[in-house]
Amino acid sequence: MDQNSLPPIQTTARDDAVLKALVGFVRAEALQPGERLPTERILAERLKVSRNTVREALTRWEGLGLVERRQGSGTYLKAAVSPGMLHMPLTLAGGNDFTSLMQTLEIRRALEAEAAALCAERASQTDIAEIARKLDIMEQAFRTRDGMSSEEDWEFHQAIYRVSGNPLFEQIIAAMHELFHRFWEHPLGVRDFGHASFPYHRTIYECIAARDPEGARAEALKLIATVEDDLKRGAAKLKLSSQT
Amino acid sequence: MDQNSLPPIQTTARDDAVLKALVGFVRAEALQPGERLPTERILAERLKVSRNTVREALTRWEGLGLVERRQGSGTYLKAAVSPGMLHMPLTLAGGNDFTSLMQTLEIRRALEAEAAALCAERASQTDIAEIARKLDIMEQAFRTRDGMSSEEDWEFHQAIYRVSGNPLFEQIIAAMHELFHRFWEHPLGVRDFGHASFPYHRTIYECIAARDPEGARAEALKLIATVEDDLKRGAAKLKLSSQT
DNA sequence: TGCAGAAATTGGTTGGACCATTGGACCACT
DNA sequence: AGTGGTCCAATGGTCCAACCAATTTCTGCA
Repeated sequence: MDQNSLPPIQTTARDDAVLKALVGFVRAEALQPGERLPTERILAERLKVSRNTVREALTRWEGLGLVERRQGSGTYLKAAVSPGMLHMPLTLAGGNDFTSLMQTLEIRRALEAEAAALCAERASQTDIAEIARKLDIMEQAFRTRDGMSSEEDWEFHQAIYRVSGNPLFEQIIAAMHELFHRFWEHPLGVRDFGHASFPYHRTIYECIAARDPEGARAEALKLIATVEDDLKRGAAKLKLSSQT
Repeated sequence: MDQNSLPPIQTTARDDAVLKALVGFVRAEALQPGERLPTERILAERLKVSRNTVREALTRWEGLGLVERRQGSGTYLKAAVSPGMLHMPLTLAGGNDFTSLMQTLEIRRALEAEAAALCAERASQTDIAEIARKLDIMEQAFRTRDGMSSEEDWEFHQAIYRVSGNPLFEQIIAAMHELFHRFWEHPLGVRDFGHASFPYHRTIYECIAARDPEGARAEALKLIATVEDDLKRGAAKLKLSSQT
C-alpha cells in the first residue's frame, strides 16, 4: 500500500474530510467493489484523526450502501465511489402499504414514459435488435411458465432505459422497482398479477422500432396503468390495513 | 440443503435498537418535524447505552435526512418517522459537463410534468392559496432584483411537489436540482438565465387553480424547455469541456 | 432598558480500554 | 489425507471520561 495516498486530515468538518480522503484512497489504489479497506485503526493513524471519527464517517458510508462492515473481518467496498457523487436517500413513510406502492408507480409512470420516448428517438439498429432479443426471451418465459416472467420482464425494461442514453433513468427506476418489490412478498392474492401488462411490451417495442416516440410514450403509460389496476384490485380484495 | 433453512442469526444490534426506541419516543411524544430531540447525553442515559452508540444511530438518521444536528443547539427532527419506514439510498455519479446537466433536466422534465398534473388533480383550496402565496413572493423577488429569484423560485416548485401528495417527487427532483446547481454559481455566461421560464410559473399556477391537469403538465413542459434552451445557449457559448 | 460578557448547554473530537466475532495456524486423533 | 479442537492475533462494536467548538441562556453593568 502506498503510504502517501493517505495524507493527514487538516481542517474541521473532520468526518467529511475523512470521506473525501477515503475517496482519494480508493481511486489511488483502484479498489474494486468487494475489496477490503484499511482497518479503522490504520485509517485513524494515517489521517491523524480519532478512531471514533473514522467510525462516524464509515457509518455514513455504510448507511449509503457504499461499504459493508464485518466484525472480526474488516470493512469492504460494496460499490464504486467517485468524487462529486450525489447521495439521494429516498424514504417512503410506510404508513399505508397501498399508498406507498402507488407512489412508486406514480414515479415510474412519469419516468417510464419519458424513457420509452427517448429510447424511440435515440435507438440505433443494434439497440433495437438488442431490445427485440430481450422481448423474445421475455415472451418465451411468459408462455412456458404462464406468467411470472418478472426477471426477464425487468431485463427488457432495463434495456430500454439503457438505450435512452440517460443512466439516471435506470438507477432511479431501479430504486422504485426495488421499493415496490420490497412490499411485494405476497402478491396481494392477485394470481394473474402482471398478465394484463404483457401485450404492451410488444407494442412498446414496435413503437421504438418504428422510431415513434409519442407512440412509445403512450404504450408505456398503458402498461403502467395495467399495473396500477392490478394493484387496486389487490388492495380492494385484501383490504390492506394501514399499519402503524 | 435448502439454503433458506439456515438463516444467519443475529446477535447484537445496539444502534438498530436505539433507532427503534427513538421511533417509539417520537411517536409517544408526538414530535413534529422541526422539534428538538433529547440530547445525546440524555438518550445515552435513558437507553442505558454509551453516547457513542447513540451517536452512531443518529449519524445514520442524519444520513437519511431524517434528522439535523446543530452543534451547541441540539438535534432536530427533519421529517416524519414511522416504524414501517423504507429507505432506499441512491447514489449518482454526477459530472458537471453539459451532458450530465442535460440528463438531470430529462428526469426533471418527466417528473415536473407529472407532479404538476397530480397537483392540479389533488390540490385543495388551502393548497392553492399556499401555492399562490409562493408565486407572489417569487414574482416580487423577480421584479425587485430583476431575475435571480432562484431561492423563491425553488420554494414555489417545492410547494407544488408537496401538494402532489407524493413525497418521492420532492425527494428525487431535489436531488436533480442539487446536481444541476452544484456547478451553477456562474450561469454559464448567460446573463438572463431563467428569464424565459418566468411567465410559465404563473401559467402553471393558473392551470392548477383551474384544476386542469393536462394544462399544468403542458405548461411545466414548456418551463423545462426554456431551461434546456438556456443550457444549450450557455454550452454553445462556453464550449463546456467534459471533465472527469 | 439595552447589551456585552460570562456561564451553561449541546454536538464534535479525542484517546484509551475492553468485548465479540472472525479467520487462520497449529495440533491431536483417526 | 482428513476431521475436529484449541488457541491467538486481527478487526469491528461498545464503552468511558474527558475536552473542544458552537450555540443558547443568563447575568450584571451601563
